[in-house]
Order: sequence, then C-alpha cells, then structure tokens
Amino acid sequence: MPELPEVETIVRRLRPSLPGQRIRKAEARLPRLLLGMEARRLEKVLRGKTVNAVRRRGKYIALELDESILVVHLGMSGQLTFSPPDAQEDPAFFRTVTGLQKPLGVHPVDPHTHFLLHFESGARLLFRDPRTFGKIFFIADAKAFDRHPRLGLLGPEPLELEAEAFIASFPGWNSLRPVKALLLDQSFLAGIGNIYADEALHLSGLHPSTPIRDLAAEQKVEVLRAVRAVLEQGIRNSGTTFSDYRQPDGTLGLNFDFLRVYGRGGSPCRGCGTRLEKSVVAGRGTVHCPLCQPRPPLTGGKAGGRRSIAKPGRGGGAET
DNA sequence: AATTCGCCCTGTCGGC
DNA sequence: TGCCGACAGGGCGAAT
Repeated sequence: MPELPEVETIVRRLRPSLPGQRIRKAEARLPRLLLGMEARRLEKVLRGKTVNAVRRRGKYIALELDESILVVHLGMSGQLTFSPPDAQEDPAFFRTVTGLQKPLGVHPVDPHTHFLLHFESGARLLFRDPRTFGKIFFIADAKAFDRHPRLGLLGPEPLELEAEAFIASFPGWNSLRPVKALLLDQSFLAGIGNIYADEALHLSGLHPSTPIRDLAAEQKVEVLRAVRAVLEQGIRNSGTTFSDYRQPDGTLGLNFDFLRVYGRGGSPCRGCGTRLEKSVVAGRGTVHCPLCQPRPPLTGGKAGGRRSIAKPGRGGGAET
C-alpha cells in the first residue's frame, strides 16, 4: 500500500524527468477512477499542458500544470511509472521474481493500465492499478488545492511539524479511540497507513489498542518521534514493496526487510524474540509484540478478557 | 457528534 | 490438482 514514504519516493524519482514535459495526449481508460470530471473532458483539458513541478501532500501526488493541478492517489495497488522516450517494453516489468532483477525497459500497457500521459518528447507517464482503489482528479485553479474536499481536511505533514506545538493544538486527545485509529486518521497526520502505523507503534512501545486519552504527555511526543523515524527510514529505503508498489522505473522498494512488525505476525520480535501477535484494531490487520507493546491496564469500559502479560514498564498513567 | 461498519475491487493464498 | 472462499486495505458514505 503506497503510504507517505512510497509516495515521497515516487515524487522524488519523478522530479528529474517530469518537469518541462508537455502533454501531447491523455488517456483515461477507466472512468470510475476519475473524480469530478468525465474522461473525455479530462483528456481534452490536459492536452497541451506542461508539467511544471511534482509534489506530495499526504498520500496524494500533485502534478502542477500551467495553472492547474492533476492529483493522483494510488489507493491500494496504484503504480506510477515513467517511460523514457526510447525505452523498450519489458514484459516482465511488474513481475517480482527474485526482487533482485531490475526491469530494463517500460512495462507494457496491460489491462490494468488505466491512465496514460503521452508527452511530446515521446516519454510517457503510466498509471497502473490492479485493484482500482486509486483516484485521479483535476483542480482547475491551483490556488484551490488546499481547499479541495479531498485535501482540505488533511492533517499536517508528519515530517514537517513541530511536536510540542502540534500536540498542544490537537483537540482529540481525550478520545477513547485506539491510538492506532488515530495514526490511520488522515485528518490527524497525513500520509500514515497500516504499515507505518504498526511500525511506529512498535518503535514507541505502545499497544495499538491503547486509548488515546491514556497517553501520557511523553508518550505523545514519543509516538510522533517514532512516526517520523519509521517514515524517514522508509524513505531512505525507497519505500516498502509488499506486492504492488514500484518506484517509477519499476524497481522495488527496499524497506520490506527492515520492517519491525508489519507482515511478520507469528514471527519473533526483532527486539526480544517474542512471537508477534496478529489481531484486528481499528478494522485493520495489526501486528504487535506482546512484550515490547504491553496492553495498558484497562481504565474501564469493555471487558478485555485477556490479562495483560507484562508490567507496563513505566508509569503508564492508568488514571485520568 | 463521534465512531464504527460496509463497500468498492482483484490478485494471491490456504484449505479441502 | 483444481477450485473457491477468505483476505488484503484507503477512504468514503451509511449506520449506529
């Protein structure tokens, strides 16, 4: 699932080649991926526009055009790849065999390729999305970007905020929602998905079900620091390839082997060797270490059934 | 009003 | 061996 580090990697890799490219033709092959505009109309509007810059907001990719912006969300399985003018098609482009082979050319335009930008240079930008959870939309007035319904409610960028001020300004600390739900909430912080939420919680030693209101002041700081750390690591490793994610040249992200918990349910914790537990929190598959991330003492409400395994290690702040 | 749930969609995987 | 149900999940609208 492309999250902030994957999207950031894609944006960074597109930057050397996309700006300056003029659109000769746009192809919208799957109309239901488009928001707010018919396929033919979008194709017409994009023709002749030049890409001036590429940037990211949360998990959204923004192609800044002349006075407008084309926005792409990769959903679950979206891939955005750039084909140089002289590239040869490589039928194995998207296949992951060993993870070691680097695709040499351009992926073929297959039935999952739903959106294409053909540039006057002969280069192409291809959007491929097998599960079709992605979204593409056009913002006519670039200045309205931050007011778009999909973008206006996004929280701050986790890598750019000042922790103390952000914590002081966030109004939702008294909620009973699990902290994992908070991390997944794009109006809290923009760009975190299921992978990096689990990673950050493990790094900060928090049980994913910990009610937000039980977080001690230092735990709030710590979880923000952990979020930043796992996102930065993801970016350093060019993103996490679980199945579909690719960099714009088709190569895999390298962060998979560095994951602490995500996708490792049943395997030993890298920190203590305890068997990692798989569960469902906030409606999402969740993996955590029962020793490194002890369930906090129940403050009330639901019957937990399962007793907490280890002592909370630090104060814990059971009372409020 | 704040949360949770159901749904969209298709490739992959485990079980029988 | 082959089929098929379960599963994965970002984000939105419906339901509670």
